[in-house]
Amino acid sequence: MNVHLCISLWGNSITMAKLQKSIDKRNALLKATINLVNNDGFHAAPMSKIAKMAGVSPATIYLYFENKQDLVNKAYLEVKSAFTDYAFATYSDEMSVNEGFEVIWRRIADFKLNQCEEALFLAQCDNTPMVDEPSRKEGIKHLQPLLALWERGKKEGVIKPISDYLLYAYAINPLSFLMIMQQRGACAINRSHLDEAYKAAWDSIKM
Amino acid sequence: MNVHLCISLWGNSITMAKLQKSIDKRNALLKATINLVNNDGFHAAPMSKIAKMAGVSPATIYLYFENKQDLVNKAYLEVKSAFTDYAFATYSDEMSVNEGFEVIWRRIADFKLNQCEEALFLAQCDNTPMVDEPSRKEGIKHLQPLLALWERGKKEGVIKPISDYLLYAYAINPLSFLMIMQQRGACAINRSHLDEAYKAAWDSIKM
DNA sequence: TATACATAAATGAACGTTCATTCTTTTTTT
DNA sequence: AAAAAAAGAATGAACGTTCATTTATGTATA
Repeated sequence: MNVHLCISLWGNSITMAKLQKSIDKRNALLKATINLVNNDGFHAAPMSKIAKMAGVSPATIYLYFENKQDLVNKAYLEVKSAFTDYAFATYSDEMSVNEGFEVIWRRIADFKLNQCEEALFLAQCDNTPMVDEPSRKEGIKHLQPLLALWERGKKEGVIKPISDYLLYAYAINPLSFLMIMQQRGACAINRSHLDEAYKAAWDSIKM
Repeated sequence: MNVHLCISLWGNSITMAKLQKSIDKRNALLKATINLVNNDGFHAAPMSKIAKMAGVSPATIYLYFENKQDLVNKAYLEVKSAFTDYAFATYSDEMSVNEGFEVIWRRIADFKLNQCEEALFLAQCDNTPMVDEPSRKEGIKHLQPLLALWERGKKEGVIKPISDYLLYAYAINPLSFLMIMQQRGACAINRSHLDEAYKAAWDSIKM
């Protein structure tokens, strides 16, 4: 339970510095979790190690999170949210479907290939029972703008009338695979690769 | 160390039944590992639970595998091998690139969508630090026939001259995503979906 | 302003539990 | 009877979590 934090801090008039310190600590914990889970896996990322990496005592974690599962769930949701915020930042409803898709696709590629840590963590969460089902469902909601764009595309006859899962599998998800390969040093994605990849993505979903 | 098993069993002339029993036990352990890791994740799949599910004592695991890491590595390699054996079973070098790709693709789809347990386990292994790097590298080798087919396709000008990673990302890997979604009950892949998916796969790699 | 009081944040040590692994004994096989 | 395989109980280490205490911060009183 860390509700008391917010309430008391805002209820009374308190210095900004103090609030910042709490946020910093919370962020340090989330960052450490992501880092350790990425390198060692959930099973080899003990609370003691997370605490040490974040520069706090193990006990302090429980001031910010209920337990380890909650810590991982929250890390997942925050990163997922940051990811989609980034993905849709330059998109607007008024764009054509074609243009909108390219804008979103390139932002996603940008995120996956540059913010490796966060993207890798998401890939792990999406492919294992690491985060619980409610959190996973919550995370999916953030993709709404993309689904809406596809809906529009289908109505306009620009995008194949196939299931959203197929569209995602062929147009977006491949980026996850490329990111993982790049992260492992198996391949390096450059500008022209990306253009090829975008063409393949669009080819596979356009009418 | 489980070398003694093989040596003594073949050195002396021993009943087939006995050998079979050992193999059965080993397989039961691998199966249990896959099942538990799929449902609970590596971190919640203790040796005691694996032993119980396989119907043996915890100590017996160590007659067949060095330790937990070895058990998981071996499970990964056996499943990966079964997967690729299945994938390439009906393929022959004499087929055209076009035909060969469809044959392989459909076998992979078949495996991923029907042998869910095994496929899901592979997806977890491929996306987490669950198996060690040597085993992962070993596992990749099994994909050789597919890479050779692509090489041929590029030479003949039938397949886009882009990196193998891009080809895999767009033509094969999407099936993993669909499998996971189907497994989670998010969507059901039917025959016509599959045909769409194949078309998208081929569209994205063909010249 | 100085002092005492109150509250919240943070800690290191300790808890009970569970884990992977080993040891000793029993069972099975030859 | 000897040897191998399997079992169950035991073990130390490591885990997530909690506890008792200290430190830092804010408030009220004089």
